[in-house]
Amino acid sequence: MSYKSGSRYLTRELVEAIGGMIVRGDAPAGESLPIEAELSKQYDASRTVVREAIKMLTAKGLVGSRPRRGTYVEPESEWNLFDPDVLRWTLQRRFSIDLLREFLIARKAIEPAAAREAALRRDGEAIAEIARRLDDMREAATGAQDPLEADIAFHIAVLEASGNRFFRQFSFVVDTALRFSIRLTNTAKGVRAASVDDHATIYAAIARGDGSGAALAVEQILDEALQLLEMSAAHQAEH
Amino acid sequence: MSYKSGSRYLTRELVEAIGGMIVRGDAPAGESLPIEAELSKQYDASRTVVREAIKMLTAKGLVGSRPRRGTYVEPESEWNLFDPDVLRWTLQRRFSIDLLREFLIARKAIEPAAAREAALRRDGEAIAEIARRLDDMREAATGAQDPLEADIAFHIAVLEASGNRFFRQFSFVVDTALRFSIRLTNTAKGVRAASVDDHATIYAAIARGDGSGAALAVEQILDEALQLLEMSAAHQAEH
DNA sequence: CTCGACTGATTTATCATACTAATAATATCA
DNA sequence: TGATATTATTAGTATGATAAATCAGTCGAG
Repeated sequence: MSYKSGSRYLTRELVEAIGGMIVRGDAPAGESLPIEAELSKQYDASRTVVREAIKMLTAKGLVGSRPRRGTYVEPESEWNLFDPDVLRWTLQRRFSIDLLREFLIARKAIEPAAAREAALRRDGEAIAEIARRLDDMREAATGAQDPLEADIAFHIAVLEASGNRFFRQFSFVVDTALRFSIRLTNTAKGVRAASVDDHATIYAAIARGDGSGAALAVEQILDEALQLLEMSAAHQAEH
Repeated sequence: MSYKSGSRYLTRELVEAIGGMIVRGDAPAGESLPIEAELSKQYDASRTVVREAIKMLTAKGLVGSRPRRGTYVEPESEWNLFDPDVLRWTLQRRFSIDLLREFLIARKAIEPAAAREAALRRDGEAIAEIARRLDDMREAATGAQDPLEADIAFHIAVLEASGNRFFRQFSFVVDTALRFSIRLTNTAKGVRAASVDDHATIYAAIARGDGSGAALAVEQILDEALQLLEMSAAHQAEH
C-alpha cells in the first residue's frame, strides 16, 4: 500500500479510525456516518482530509455517499475483503474460528492448484526461490529463524511460482491471515520437524514437474491444519 | 461500487481516466504521473478533485505519492486485482488468451470447492436460489432469456451458497470476467442444450448433499471450457 | 577525496472559505 | 389524494494559502 512506515499522515489515520470502526460493526450497514463537518470536528482535521479519507474508504467498498443523504455504510457483501486494509481490520476485529475455517478451506482450494501450476510451469528462478524458502524452514527448525515467517514465505513462494495472477493475489491474503491464525490455533506445534519434511515433499514434486504430486502434498498439510483447527474448536467449545 | 448510474461526478471520471491509463500501461511502474497542478490543467478540474481521484487510486494499490517525489505508478504486484475497477480495466485493456486461461484455472480451483461446501452446508434458501437459476437456464435455452446472464447467475448462486466469505468475494470476479470471456471464445456454442444438463447435474449433487459429486460436476464443465479455450487459442495462432 | 550536515527548491499534505449541485423532506396546489 | 413545486441539507467542486516531507545539490570537516 506504499505508506511509508515512519510518516503518519492524517488522512491515513482517519482511514484507519473510520474503516476500523465500520468493520468492527460500530456502524451497521445502511447507517449514516456523521456529516463531513461533524467528522472534521471529531477528528480535529480539515474537511479536505475527511473527504480524502472517505474517498479511500469508498474505493475499498466500505462506504458510499450522496449529497443530502450523507455518507453511509455499504452492506458487507460490497466490502472488498481482498483489500489489504479491509482484510486486516476483519482479522483484527472479527477474528473467529469460523473465519479461520473459511480461510483454510479457501487455501485448500487455491494452494494445491497453485502448486500444480508451479510444477507444470517449470520456472527455474521461481522454483529456486521455493528451495531457498525451504532452506529457511530447515534453519528455523533449529531456532536460527522465525518458523512462522519461514512457513509463510514458503507458501507464498509457491503461489508466486504458479504464474497465475489470481493465485498471486492470494499471497498477501495468506501472508496477512496466517499471522493471525497462529493466535487461535497455537500453531507452535504445527511447525514441528515433521512439517519441514512435508514441505520438502511439496518442493520435490514441483521441482520434478509432478503437478498432481505437488497438489496432493499441499492438500495433505492443509488437511492436517484443518483437523488441528477442528480439534482446537472442539476444545474451546468445552469451556 | 455504489456509484449511482446517472450521476457522473468529476472525481469518478478522473479515476476512470487515470486508472484506465495506468492499467493500459501508458505509465510504466515507477514512472511519475504529472504533478497535481499539471493534472488539474490537463483534465480541467480543481486540484481538490485531482487529489481525491489520486487517493482512490492509492486505495486500489495503483499509485503511491510522497512530497517532492510526486505520484508514481506502483508495480503490478501491488495492484488490487480483485478491486472491481482494476479488474474491469484489466479485462478491457489487457485481455488476452493467457489472462483468460489464468481465469479459468482459478475458477477450476475455486468453484468446485465452493460447490462442495454448498452441498455440505445444506442451506435451503441458497439451494433454492440455485434451482431458480437453473430454471432460468432452461428458459434461456428456448430463447426466452439471455443464456450468458443465466449461466453467470447460476455459477454465482453456487459461490454464494458456499457460505465462505473468500469464495463469495470471487463471485463478482466471475460476474465481470465471464462477460468478457465470451468475446474471445465465442461461447455462444458453449450454452448449448447439453450445458443445461451439466448444470442440472451440479444442482442435483448439491441438493442431495453430495459434496464430491458436486465438485466433480463443476470441474467437468470447467475442463470443457478450458479445452474450448485451448482449441480457440490454437485456431488463433494459425492466423 | 569521502562523508556528513546544511541549504534550497519542489511537490504533496493540510487548512480555510467560498460556491455549486444533487437530493430528501416538506409544503403547496390541482 | 396525488402530483408538483419549494426548501433545506449535504456532498461536490473550486481557489488560494501555508506546512511539511524529501530530493538534489553545496559546503565544510576530517
